[in-house]
Parts: sequence; C-alpha cells; structure tokens
Amino acid sequence: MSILDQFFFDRNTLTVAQDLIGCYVVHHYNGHKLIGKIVETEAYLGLDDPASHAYRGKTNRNAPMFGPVGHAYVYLSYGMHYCFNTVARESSKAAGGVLIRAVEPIEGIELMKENRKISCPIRITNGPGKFTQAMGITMNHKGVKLDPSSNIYLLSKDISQSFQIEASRRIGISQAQDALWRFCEQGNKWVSRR
DNA sequence: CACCCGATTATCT
DNA sequence: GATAATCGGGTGT
Repeated sequence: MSILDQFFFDRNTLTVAQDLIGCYVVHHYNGHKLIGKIVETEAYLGLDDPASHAYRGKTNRNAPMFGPVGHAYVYLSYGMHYCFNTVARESSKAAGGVLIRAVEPIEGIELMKENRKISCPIRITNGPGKFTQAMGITMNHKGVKLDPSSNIYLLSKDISQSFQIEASRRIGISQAQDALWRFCEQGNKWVSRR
C-alpha cells in the first residue's frame, strides 16, 4: 500500500470519488492509530455543480475546495457534525472535492466506539458525521495537506480485495438530485443506507 | 422498519 | 428568518 499523493487527486473529481472506494483513511490521534476503509463517497464539483458548496464561488468556508488537491476540506454540517472531503479535481477546474460518507473500521475500533458514545456497533462509522466523530476529525483539519507530516493521510487500496462499485444519487441535497455521483462498495454493511 | 422532530450554528436571503 | 452534503431518539405500524 502507498500514500495517495497529489497525482492521485489531480484527476477528474468523479474518477477520484470512485477510486477512493477501498482506500484507507489513517489518523494518528492521541497516540493511537485509527484506520478506516472507505466504502462510500460523493463527488462535489465546482462552479458547474449546483449542489456543491463551491457553486457560488470561493468564500472563507469553502476555500479549501479551490485550494491545492490532496488537502482536506472539513465543514460544520447542520450546526453539529463535521464532514470530511478530499480536495480533488483536474487542473482545468476551479474547484472540486470528494465527501467521505462512510468507512469500515479497520484499526482502533475500541477508541472509535468511545468517541461515538453509542452502543449500536454498526452505527460507529456509517455516515459522514459519524465517521469523523469516530476518527477524531475536526475543523482543525480544515485545509491541511493529507500527508504523514499532518498526522492524517490516505493509503491506496489492497489490490487483492475485489468488489463492485455501485453509483446512485447523492443524499441530502436539494439541487442536481439526478446526478449519480454517490459511490458505494456494493454489499458492504458499513454503507450509510441499504 | 417508517416517519417525525429537536439539536445547534455558519451561511445565505 | 430560513436553510443546510446530519444524527439519534421517539412514536407508530
């Protein structure tokens, strides 16, 4: 497995969103190593995607989506939950990112459970605000480079693993609802809805 | 399982 | 004042 670098993220946002399925989020956190396998993503484009935070241009909130690829865009959702995106787009585009919607816990599950303060095991990481809370991702990560020097980074998928990717409509949006820009590992029980 | 609703705050109208 | 890339607890079927 190798660290995903700028060359991985410097591609079409939809391509990256699909390629991220099966890859790993690693967070070195309070002396622990937390790892989750990505099982669900959504692509958000730039000025051409009405559902994207970047649609109306650059603001203080969405600035990372217009910044260098391979960095994190974290925002506060509904006043209480953090959502984590990787900035990804081809160089001709102004903005773009991939929302990580769900991961499968791989390492550090006990700490993830503590962070979530919830008993139902499947609900630890099966949603965009759930997995960030489980893995200790906060607004402190907004704009940081995804690299071991930042304590948060992504690893490539295990090529010995085989799975199908399913495309569907993005969840929770009121604009551009027909685009099939949500990608899930088919049949994985950690996907946010079944 | 389905639907309903309150929590809580940055951003936009 | 309304909305939002959400979540969990409640009630009813």
